[in-house]
Amino acid sequence: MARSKQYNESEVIQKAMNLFWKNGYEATSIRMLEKEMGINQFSIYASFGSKQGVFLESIKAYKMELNRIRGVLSESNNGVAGIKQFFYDFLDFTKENEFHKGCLVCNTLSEVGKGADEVLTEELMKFTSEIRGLFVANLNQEQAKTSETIEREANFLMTAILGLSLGSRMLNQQQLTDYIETTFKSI
Amino acid sequence: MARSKQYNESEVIQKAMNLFWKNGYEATSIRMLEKEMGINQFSIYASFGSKQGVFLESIKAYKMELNRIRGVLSESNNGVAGIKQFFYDFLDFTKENEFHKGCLVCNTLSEVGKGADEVLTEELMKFTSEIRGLFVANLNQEQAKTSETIEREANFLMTAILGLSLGSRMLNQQQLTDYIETTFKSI
DNA sequence: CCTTAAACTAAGCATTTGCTTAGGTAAATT
DNA sequence: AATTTACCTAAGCAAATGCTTAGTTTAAGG
Repeated sequence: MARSKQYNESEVIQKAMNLFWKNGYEATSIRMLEKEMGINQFSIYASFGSKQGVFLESIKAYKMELNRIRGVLSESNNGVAGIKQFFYDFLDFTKENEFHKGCLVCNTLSEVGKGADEVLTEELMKFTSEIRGLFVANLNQEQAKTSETIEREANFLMTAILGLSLGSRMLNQQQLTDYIETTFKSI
Repeated sequence: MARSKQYNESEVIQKAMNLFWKNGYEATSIRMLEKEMGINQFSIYASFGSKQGVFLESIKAYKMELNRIRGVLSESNNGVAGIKQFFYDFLDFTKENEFHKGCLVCNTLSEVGKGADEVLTEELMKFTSEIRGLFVANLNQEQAKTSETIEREANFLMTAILGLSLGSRMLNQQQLTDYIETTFKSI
């Protein structure tokens, strides 16, 4: 009986996500989102409630995007080699014309730290443990490894991905390659 | 011929540094600095020129603080073992009553990213290459390593410290220990 | 003790922040 | 085509940001 939305919510979230990814949460203002998403503030608030609402949806969109490389890992059955491939895929995933912008989730975890909203932190931590789960699955494909070794190495790999995300934003390709190669010498 | 300062500049910078360390650069406002440093905005601007001026001095103070554990590394002559000890010292260094606040330099590198002021980025990057230099020195104490290996492992360790800093802010003690232990299995 | 110059206080500046609201507009049903 | 109901525009809100400036206080040197 009334007018319908002139925009597609998942399309505008895609654009919001890219802006958050490039600039970080705090540094991305509603005015910037307005321009990038191509819709008015009123529409943003009508659809997503708040800036944080836009961000939470952006995180969901980010996960979907990441499924591209997450899927490759979860369908692989070559143990550690599959994880190593994921590291390279991840590095490629964070690249945008020659520069890296890191992982949106890692960047946000670093930015908001401890003092963050609980809902947001929950969402971000869930993400990291999902990744950890994939590592465990692949480590289990290696016959020689005990369950203690697998737990330890999963903790190692999870932290290593954080380092790769942060490092990708400031180091050169050689340094990043050295990092991945040496990382996989140890497990 | 005139009044002298009622405050000690290095004392107030110490307090500013702690505030930046806990909250990050952007999230620390001049009003917060006023309270923590115990002096008026006027005095802050008279002494340090700008918020960034306060921050640059805070970074210098941070380096001095870090010299405590940096000195231990640079005076060690036990190669990789000394670097591993530095990782544990570093972890302890970032701890504040049970919680970790990461490395001020790593946190800032993550926060400001590419779009940062050139002077600031310069200062931060100088810091990371100094640390890398210490790693190279200790790696050179290991007879068996070629210079190519040393370069590669230095790149690895520098990125690993970034991961440790970020990880320290969100992971538990077991996870962090697993990370350090596995890191040093590979070199 | 008096002068002087710098340190200090506090009010205020323009700009930006996240968010709201009044009023005009347009699409879907009747 | 008329009506209705939600959408969209744009102006505006209070609060917070980094920084400045007029006006007062105070300690050092003559």
